[in-house]
Amino acid sequence: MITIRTRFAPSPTGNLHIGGARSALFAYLWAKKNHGQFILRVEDTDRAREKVGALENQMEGLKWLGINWDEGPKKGGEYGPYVQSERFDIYQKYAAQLLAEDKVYRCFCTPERLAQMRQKQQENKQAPRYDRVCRHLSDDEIEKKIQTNTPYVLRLKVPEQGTVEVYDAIRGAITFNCQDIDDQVLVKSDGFPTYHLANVVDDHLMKITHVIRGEEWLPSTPKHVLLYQALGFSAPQFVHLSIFLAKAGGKMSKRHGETSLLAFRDKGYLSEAIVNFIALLGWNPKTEQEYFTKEELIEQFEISKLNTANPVFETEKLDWMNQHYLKKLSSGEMFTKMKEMISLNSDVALYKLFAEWFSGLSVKHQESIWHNLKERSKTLEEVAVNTMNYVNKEIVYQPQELIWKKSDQKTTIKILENLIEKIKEFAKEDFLVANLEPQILAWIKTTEWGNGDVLWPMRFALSGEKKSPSPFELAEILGPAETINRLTKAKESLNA
RNA sequence: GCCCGCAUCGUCUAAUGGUUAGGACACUAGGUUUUCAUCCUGACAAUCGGGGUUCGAUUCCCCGUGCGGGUGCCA
Repeated sequence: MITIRTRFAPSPTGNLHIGGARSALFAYLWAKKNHGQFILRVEDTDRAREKVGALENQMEGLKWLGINWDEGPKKGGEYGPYVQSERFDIYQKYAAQLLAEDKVYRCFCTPERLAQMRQKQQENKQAPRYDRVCRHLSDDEIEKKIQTNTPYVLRLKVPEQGTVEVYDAIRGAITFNCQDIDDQVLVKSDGFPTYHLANVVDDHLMKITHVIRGEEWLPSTPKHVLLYQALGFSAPQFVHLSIFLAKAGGKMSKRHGETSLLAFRDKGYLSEAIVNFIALLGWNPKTEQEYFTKEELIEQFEISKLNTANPVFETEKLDWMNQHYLKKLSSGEMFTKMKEMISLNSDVALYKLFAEWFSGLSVKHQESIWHNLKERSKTLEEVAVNTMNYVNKEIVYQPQELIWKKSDQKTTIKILENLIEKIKEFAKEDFLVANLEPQILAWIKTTEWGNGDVLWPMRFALSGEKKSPSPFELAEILGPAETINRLTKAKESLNA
């Protein structure tokens, strides 16, 4: 039995994209389901586009999601190195072999000539394609150019006739006409391999059984198939995944919302929610189950259940799912995540504020506040906002707004006076929703007023808002001193 | 332009050659409530168009349309 091996092969040109994360996840799930290996390989064959920190960002993103690789850069493995720029001698060897076997040819055309050629082709409404002039150079001409040190690239000799069949595991057989396939550049003039060469050589050498990648690679797969044949390698299984679309149309991009995986973390999404959500975008186990742990995904994942249509990436359902996972956190776990945010996030001010405030509370208070807070927060960011907004609020009272619709000014003043006295009866350690709510409600029953008469002004005095959390939750968040302070200020604004 | 892929509620998705085309999110109505949120109950909402094949097609085939991708000495 052969071991299933899959890989994720990012190029370090930017941050890990949420769509890339999903490709990695599916490759990982398939490997783990089959007790195989998942490999991380860095495709850094384009020096010009390389960005500092990109690889670190990609690895950090994968780790955050729990997509752990069995072999890869730094970690190593039997088939290393796992960074393509460290494997140039390998590609050179195969390039030399292809040249010796007459499966590739030297092309001396300058980038300028190629650009002109393409422009002309487009003007004539032809498909832009290399015109193969160098494919028909005589040995003498080639020798002469080499002697004069004319730079050249190596191009694959694509058959002039016939077809190439690509077999995709979810789409079936796809036939391409050789006449539509360009003589692909395999080695650049500076000696660097292109993606196509490096990718095929590495997938073979690293014994990759399933190439799971985005649909954008489908059009270049026939070139890869031809290359596998030219090199005498057997091709792996190809699985071309759907790609995320933006609501506004087109591929997801920064223009239409967030695309960087870690930006979702910084906004306060939990990795469990992200994994669950993206797994269900383009894959479905054909049941009505909505929540999946990583282990359940590994167990249930099937390539055959992958969808081919491109899903639109929208965050509404992600928000709902994130709240689900947020609710499962204990207050201690939530606080730990918050503190992690400070060390990880570039925009720490809010999280810092929250952490400082939260750490000053008793465990009893922390637990009670969290118990209520998670009902109204979809992300960790909202958790912080939903508390800090009230804690640090300077309220200017508008007397009219303090009075409930069914009440009046005089009554409200009296109510606030009595309420302040009632509140003063609570000890600081008892200032919890579980005590405040039943006792204040019971007290209201002993008075001539209704719930609305008392609770509306109380809530407004504490929040300064017509729509806010319950007065008991606010009191608990603010603590006795500030609660009494705000109630007093509110009362005074009515007296004035 | 050329090549390739794809097409079920607004979104993510089930299902079937014969079903009241199912679920989730969102939206919406009602209940609970001092407001918001939560929670409970209900409603709304889809097979892209045209031809075939068939007793019957949303499902299979063809064409069109739309959307997406590719068309680089990028990956």
